[in-house]
Amino acid sequence: MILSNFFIKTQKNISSEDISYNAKLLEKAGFIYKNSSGIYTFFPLGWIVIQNIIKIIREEMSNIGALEMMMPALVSKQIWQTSGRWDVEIGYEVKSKDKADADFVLGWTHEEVISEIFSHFINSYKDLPLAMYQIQTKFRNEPRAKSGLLRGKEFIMKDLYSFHSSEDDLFAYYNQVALAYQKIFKRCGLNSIYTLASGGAFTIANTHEFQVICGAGEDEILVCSSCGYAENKEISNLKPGDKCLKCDGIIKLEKSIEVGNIFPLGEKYARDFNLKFKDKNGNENYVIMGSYGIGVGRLMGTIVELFNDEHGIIWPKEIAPALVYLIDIDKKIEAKELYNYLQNKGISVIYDDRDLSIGEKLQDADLIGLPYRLILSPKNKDLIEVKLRKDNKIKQLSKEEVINLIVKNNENIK
RNA sequence: CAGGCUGUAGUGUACCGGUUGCACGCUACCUUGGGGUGGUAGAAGUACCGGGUUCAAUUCCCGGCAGCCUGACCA
Repeated sequence: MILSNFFIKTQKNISSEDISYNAKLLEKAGFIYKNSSGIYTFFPLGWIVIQNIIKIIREEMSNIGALEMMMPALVSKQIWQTSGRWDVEIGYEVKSKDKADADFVLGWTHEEVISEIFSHFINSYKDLPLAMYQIQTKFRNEPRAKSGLLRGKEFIMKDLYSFHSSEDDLFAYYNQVALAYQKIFKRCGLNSIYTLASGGAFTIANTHEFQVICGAGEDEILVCSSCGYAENKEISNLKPGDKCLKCDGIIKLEKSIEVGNIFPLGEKYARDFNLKFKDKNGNENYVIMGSYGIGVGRLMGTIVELFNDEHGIIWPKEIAPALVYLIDIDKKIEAKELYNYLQNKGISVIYDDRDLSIGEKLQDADLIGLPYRLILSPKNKDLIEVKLRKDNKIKQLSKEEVINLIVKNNENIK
């Protein structure tokens, strides 16, 4: 994108109140705007990041045969009463002006909705297994929204639900989802730790969380420093210094951010919504379900929380709003040509043609944090300065070398 | 939900019981061009809301609301 035709407003001074890196940096760099506590707007730059994350999620969901759909955010009272979750305090009630009582709760999860839907469409073992997901805004009355995008009252979530004819089939899929989730987080630059967690009231076994070690996190996990086996502190009998249950490693206590979780639900919602199928022998059985979530906004916040330095954000390649930040010091040099060339090669470029001093552009380039920064200078007409944001290394390269470096290294990222 | 801190131009802050100063941003013009270039001129605030104390409250007190931090909670 060409910045003079794009909306971008970086801030020079920001509130000292919110102390998390992701809140500070994303607001300063103009990716997000805080409307209220725990409620954010994504500006075009930030929305591109969200879309990049969603693209990865869609690809990996597709790889495990999950289909995308979209359910309503307004969920009727009746459906919550059926599952016994109408009174759960996490929900925001919605009532029309002409009524005294609420008719709806804003969806904070969709087990009920999807179970009701598929109770009409799943009849036979031939309809199973089935996996459907959506990417949607969820609303939760968090008593304490905090840490920027890490815990919001309104947030974008990918929620996947799967339907099976047996527990064996559920757990086979459950493990596939776990692998897909780890791929997603890896592509986002994160090392996620598959963590045993509480079963909760509605599950048939322990659940699992995907935790990313980070001091800003709210969770604590006991993790093996050798093999990576981990348990959430809430349910663990392990203590720091203990020997790992799976290998000879030593257990450590770490703060972490929960970026995803998976739940083997069993028959709970199938029973509530009379979701049954006939097996090969004509017998009726309840459908066995699983549910699987990823906090898309929280994932973005976690990436920023982990990848930053004193100058700004350092985006992983696949997530960055563009690969290249292009600055021309002397407007006489035709940077537009290089911009067009790279764009045509499928390399996304932010060309900073704003009427600002060079210093300001350099600061903004670091703040916004794209993987490559290119500078065209009148001092050195044949060479292009390339700065790698990852390690702040600077090289002087010819145009051909730049193209080699960027185009050849990033053919799979478009 | 409990405890703590905070609330002053768009943003960040300062001072003050006698109605607010600065910086950034913004507008116009000039200047400058390798790390927020320098200058000139300008616009912008009923000091969150309500009540109390006082001759006088933005300042002190109480209540609300909002924000942040800690904890509890957290499919």
